[in-house]
Amino acid sequence: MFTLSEENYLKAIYHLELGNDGGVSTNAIAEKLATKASSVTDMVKKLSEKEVILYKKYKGVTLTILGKTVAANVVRKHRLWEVFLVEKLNFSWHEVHEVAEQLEHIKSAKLINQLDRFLGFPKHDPHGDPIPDKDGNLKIVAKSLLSTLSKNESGICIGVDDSSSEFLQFLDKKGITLGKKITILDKEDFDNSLSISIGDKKLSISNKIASNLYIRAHIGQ
Amino acid sequence: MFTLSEENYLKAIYHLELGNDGGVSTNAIAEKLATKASSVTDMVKKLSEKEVILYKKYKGVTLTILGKTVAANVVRKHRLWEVFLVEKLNFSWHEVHEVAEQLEHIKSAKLINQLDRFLGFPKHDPHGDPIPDKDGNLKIVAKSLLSTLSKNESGICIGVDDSSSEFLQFLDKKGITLGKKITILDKEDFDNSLSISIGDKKLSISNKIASNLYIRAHIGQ
DNA sequence: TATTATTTTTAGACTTGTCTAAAAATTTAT
DNA sequence: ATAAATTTTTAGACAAGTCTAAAAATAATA
Repeated sequence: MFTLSEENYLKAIYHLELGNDGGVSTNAIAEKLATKASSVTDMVKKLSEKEVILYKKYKGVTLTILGKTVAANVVRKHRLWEVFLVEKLNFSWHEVHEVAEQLEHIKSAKLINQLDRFLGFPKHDPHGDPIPDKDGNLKIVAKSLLSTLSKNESGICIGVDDSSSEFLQFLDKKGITLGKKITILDKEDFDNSLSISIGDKKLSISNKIASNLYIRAHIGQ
Repeated sequence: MFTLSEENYLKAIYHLELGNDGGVSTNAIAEKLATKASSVTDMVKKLSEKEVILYKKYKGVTLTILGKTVAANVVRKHRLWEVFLVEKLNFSWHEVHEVAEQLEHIKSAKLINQLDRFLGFPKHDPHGDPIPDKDGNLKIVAKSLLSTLSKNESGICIGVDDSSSEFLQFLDKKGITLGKKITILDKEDFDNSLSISIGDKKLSISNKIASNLYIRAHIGQ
């Protein structure tokens, strides 16, 4: 069994590993968890003894199969709870993270299996991120940043890169939500801002926004 | 804000105060929390400084208004989560306690308010215990132990005294659930066992069982 | 009331997870 | 390749919460 703190370390390493391939550095973990490098070194030794990570002094860490499973399970719980909060308790997608950070540590296999069933076995959380299955596998969907599409291309909005509360509230205000079809009407060479159509509306959005929205390619009109 | 451990102490004191009126002893708290008296003394000092309990050395403790509110809120969360587990996730009433012990410490006012609404503002948990309102008040319903009823009296089963997993599973097996009408058909002087009718069934139950079932008096047939 | 038994508190120690400050290793740059 | 900068680790300390063993206070009993 793992403590709350251990679970948070495993989750952090899990997310960092998905970004960089190769080992995860002490400093990267420290930054992600808003703690000090020395604390990370301490914890990393414990996790290494528990055989959930591989650790060589000064060489960074990688998750073992076991570690990956444990971490994916925490992520699974986090994302299922997020779905619950949005779908059943009327939370907005920018409000769920903090609460899910707590709920993800509740220990009960039955709880999470029944919650999964209750929610209709969702495949994605409210931000479009995939929910790992019971074995920790997750289906990676091919996705592109909106900013990489060309004029007249279109796709379905399937997720966000930056999921900060501010960005999500901005999207709410503009009416940009998951599942909506977006078409690039025009692209401004000067600042890479975009004219897009979403639903029956037309919007102008900056490159910064477009670089934080994931799109699943959409063939045909 | 209170730590998980502080919340557990407050909850224990709250429950003990409802039983005995007057101060709660160090040993009683220690037994309830399966810890040592010396640990209780330490914690009781902290809680006293935080002004949630009144404490005089060797004289036991009582909750302040603030302490009572905090404790009642933990109980409120515990019982709402129990309702959720039984009503929405198909838990049996004997499976909920352990999970609710964890869920009761999740911190989010919105979460618990929305959960309350989602569940239809329930007034009782699956064991028949009342759910405190937002201000920590709880409605005490007049209730009697089944064992105190006389022949031909009847009432509605509204709760259990002993809520151990074994007892609850026993009740499940016998078909005794909350809300059912129970009538005393006969009372055996020798061992105080009872013949009862519940639903369309007739059962014989021991005095020990009857002393753990709460009944709301029921006038008329 | 004096003595025994029980309850409660104190004193000191341990674990977990964290920190600061300094030392060691590694990487980068000249 | 040597010096400088950065990263990582070690050493020692601290807070929270717990424990054991012993001392102090209270309660029970003869």
